[in-house]
Amino acid sequence: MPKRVGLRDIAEALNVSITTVSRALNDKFDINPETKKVILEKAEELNYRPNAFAVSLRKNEYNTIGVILPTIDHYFFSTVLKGIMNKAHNSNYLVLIGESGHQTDKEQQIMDQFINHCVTGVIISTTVGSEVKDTLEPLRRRRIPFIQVDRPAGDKDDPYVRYDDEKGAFLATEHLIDRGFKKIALIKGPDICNISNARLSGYQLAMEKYNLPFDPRFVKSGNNIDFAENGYHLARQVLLAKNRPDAIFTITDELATGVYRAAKELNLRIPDDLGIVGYSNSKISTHLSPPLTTVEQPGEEMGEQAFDFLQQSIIGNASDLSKTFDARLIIRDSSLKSIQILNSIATNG
Amino acid sequence: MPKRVGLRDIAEALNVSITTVSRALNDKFDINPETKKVILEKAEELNYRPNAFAVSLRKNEYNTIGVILPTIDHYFFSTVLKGIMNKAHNSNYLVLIGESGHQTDKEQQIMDQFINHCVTGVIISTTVGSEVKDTLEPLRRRRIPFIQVDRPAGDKDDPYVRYDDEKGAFLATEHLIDRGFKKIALIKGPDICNISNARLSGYQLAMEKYNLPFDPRFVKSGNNIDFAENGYHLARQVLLAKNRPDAIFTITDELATGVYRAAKELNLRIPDDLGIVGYSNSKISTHLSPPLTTVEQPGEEMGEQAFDFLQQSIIGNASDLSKTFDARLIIRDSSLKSIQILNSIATNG
DNA sequence: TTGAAAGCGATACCAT
DNA sequence: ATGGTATCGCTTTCAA
Repeated sequence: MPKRVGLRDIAEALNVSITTVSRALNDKFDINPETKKVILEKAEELNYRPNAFAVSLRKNEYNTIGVILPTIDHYFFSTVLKGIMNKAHNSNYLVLIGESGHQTDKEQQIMDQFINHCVTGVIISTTVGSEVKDTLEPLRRRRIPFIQVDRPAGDKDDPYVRYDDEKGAFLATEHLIDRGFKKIALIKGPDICNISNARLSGYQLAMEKYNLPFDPRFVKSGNNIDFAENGYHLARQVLLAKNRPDAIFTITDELATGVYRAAKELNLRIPDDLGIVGYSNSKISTHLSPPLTTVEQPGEEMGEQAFDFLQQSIIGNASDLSKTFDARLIIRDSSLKSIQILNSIATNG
Repeated sequence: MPKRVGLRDIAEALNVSITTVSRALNDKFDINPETKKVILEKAEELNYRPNAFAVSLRKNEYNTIGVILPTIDHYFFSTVLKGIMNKAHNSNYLVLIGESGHQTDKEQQIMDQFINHCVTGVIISTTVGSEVKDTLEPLRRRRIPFIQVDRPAGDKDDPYVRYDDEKGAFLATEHLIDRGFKKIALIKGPDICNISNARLSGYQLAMEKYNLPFDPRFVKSGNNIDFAENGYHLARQVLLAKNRPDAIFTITDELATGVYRAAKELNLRIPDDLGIVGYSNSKISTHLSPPLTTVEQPGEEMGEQAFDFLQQSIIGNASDLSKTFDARLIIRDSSLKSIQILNSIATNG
């Protein structure tokens, strides 16, 4: 491996001091334009690049941020990362990325590495059920700014960027009710999952508001909310029971995908026999047949916002650095019972 | 911002030398177990973390790799990144990530930053039509190891990890022919796209092998191969023409998705009226109705392999560090014309 | 078993 | 306008 070209190499080649070279390259004022020109040329010729490690060490400025996500091959999260990078690169920050794989110990291990690497700040979407205290504590102790994304799990006043999950679920459920569905089932995740619970809560609120009974048998919980397979099995459970629902709201588009399969097998037409609403507006949702009504999750925007907040926090702005993105429903055909049916319901019921 | 705890802080607190502290923390042999114990306790108490910048600078060991991808919110690439991270973290490398957004200048700018940050190696999927020479040249000049992923565009002997695109397309086309389709159209990308061309080539090879005529009117090119919209329009073009194809092979699953929509609009049943095969085995492919036959692209494996090669290259192993993953077709319903129809073809034709 | 001092590659202060 | 020197936090000889 050839040694990296350093300031000294340039200095020796031109018989000037290292200091002078540094001055030239850093555009200082107290340098002879002539000397400067020669130095710049030499630097170019030798293809000099400043060693960022040395610079950072000396200036005590480590312009790197760390990003920790539960999983990266997931549309929403990759989208968040994209948003973060958009902004970070513009502000001349480098981005270190780590994947916790939903494991708390790995999350903490990555955090350790990031801290060793003197990250200026961290953006993290904590793992479900993680001992957040242990994960975030090292950051707090060192006053390293951090922003949580999507799964605020720390103290109430830790900054976060999230989405109004509850409202999204409320809108989804309300929409189904609005379109004439009355027996609405919910397919959700495990009870320890914040997000799942928030969406459950939104569902309940809507049911209450419109005086529809909350039937626990209509609420099914799966372990992994990212597997269509789970949605399929849970949908079968609820659809094969005596009193079957006329609509299903799933807390992810993946789960909804499984519901489509179950519906098809059971010869239920969507949306006439079974209305479906998903959550996330992932790419799949547009491609299902019929297209899936779903709740929008603006990952890229959230990532950008997270970085903006982080930067605020870095420069010491202590104002409120949390934001909850408003919910928005994207209505497609999976929930639009045809007019005829709606009318017949109206006249008969 | 509170100052970071350093070796000196520990040394001063215990009245020992910095050297001794360093020895204790680095598990050296020449240290009194007693002293060591006390030092470790103190380090723990003060929550000491080594400054990786100082360590790296001193040891001239910068265990960081850089990854540059055209776009991150794309299932295949996020999957590649996942594979890279799996391996990298196990080997105690940090991963810097950059997104070129298909822009050559941005690609080069990220590369510059990575070089400044003394990355030990780079894994890059170059941008379509990028001036690869300019992008990779700075790496070459500094003998920084790199591995190209998916779009080998440099010199013939630059290491890469790719997929046998041509064979994948060949298998896809052959499969369609095998299932009784005869007039097979191709929906591809722009002519400057290597990947698109490789797939075109595989398509042509299969057509030739089975003595089917190559009809240029059956080959449609779109600008963006990641938009279903494009697939939709191109499919309409080819399906509304006088002599319409009985099958369409698209070089991405996204394009295929658009074909589904067009087929539905034109009341063509899949696969009986129109066979479809996609490419990538993205999540969408399982969820389409009927499920899409597609060519597998093992992103995660490729990412892992890329990292392994990079590490080989880093430790100076000069053996062949390129690999082409073999093609594998995943057969689903979109290409399986029903037996009855096949038989009628057999008896009549 | 411990400590003093040099040095990694850069910057910044103080001289000249 | 230029150069010498200390320094960032750590590792690594070399002496003691």
